[in-house]
Amino acid sequence: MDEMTPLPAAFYRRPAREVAPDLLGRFLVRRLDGGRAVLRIVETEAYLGEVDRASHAWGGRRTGRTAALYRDGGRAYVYFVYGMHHMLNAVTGDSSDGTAVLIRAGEPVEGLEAMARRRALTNRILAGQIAGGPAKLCQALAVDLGLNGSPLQRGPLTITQGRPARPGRIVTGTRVGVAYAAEHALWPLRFAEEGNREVSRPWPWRS
DNA sequence: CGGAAGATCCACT
DNA sequence: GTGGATCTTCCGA
Repeated sequence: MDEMTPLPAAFYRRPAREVAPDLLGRFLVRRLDGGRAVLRIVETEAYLGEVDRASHAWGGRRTGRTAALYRDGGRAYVYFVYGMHHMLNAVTGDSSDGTAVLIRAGEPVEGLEAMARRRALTNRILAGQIAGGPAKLCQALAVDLGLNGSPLQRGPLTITQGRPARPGRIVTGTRVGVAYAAEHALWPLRFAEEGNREVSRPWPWRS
């Protein structure tokens, strides 16, 4: 059971609010063009399905976009926003839940040069520039809609055991960019490794 | 069928 | 701190 062993499907078949902190420290492994790029996950957010106004599954919506979200846990849910950005989630629970965990940030472990190239970084690389945000992370790993619905236990995008964050070093806060969700925006569903420089915004956060 | 908004990022003031 | 980029998706009429 080493760092590069994929997490089993059972890992994801739990409530999103349990899976989200448990994903901190895991490795996101992207195989592409015969190479490998690896990020250690340092920030996540849980989306709780039909009861969660911030979720794409709010109110039980089932649309073309959310098809992958309504599958059994352990697959990627990738979507496109703002006309230019992709977001990567791990689907959780079972196919009736519509729950997922957004992967918001990661720290480079392997394949830095290729990730920097995909991010169009030419100068000195500063903290957070490779994958300090959900859209940056997708760009660094070349994640797009072609990976929507793909299983995370095998294939070109996997999540492995990695080096889990110590539970005592996990901080909690409110989710980013979901003000439209009114009181649900206040739910403490954002998780990060305390003090990690790659996290997408500084804290203290509200919680 | 049209309009509005978006789980963001970057450049600029 | 503010606004523009850019286009898919969704909802209401």
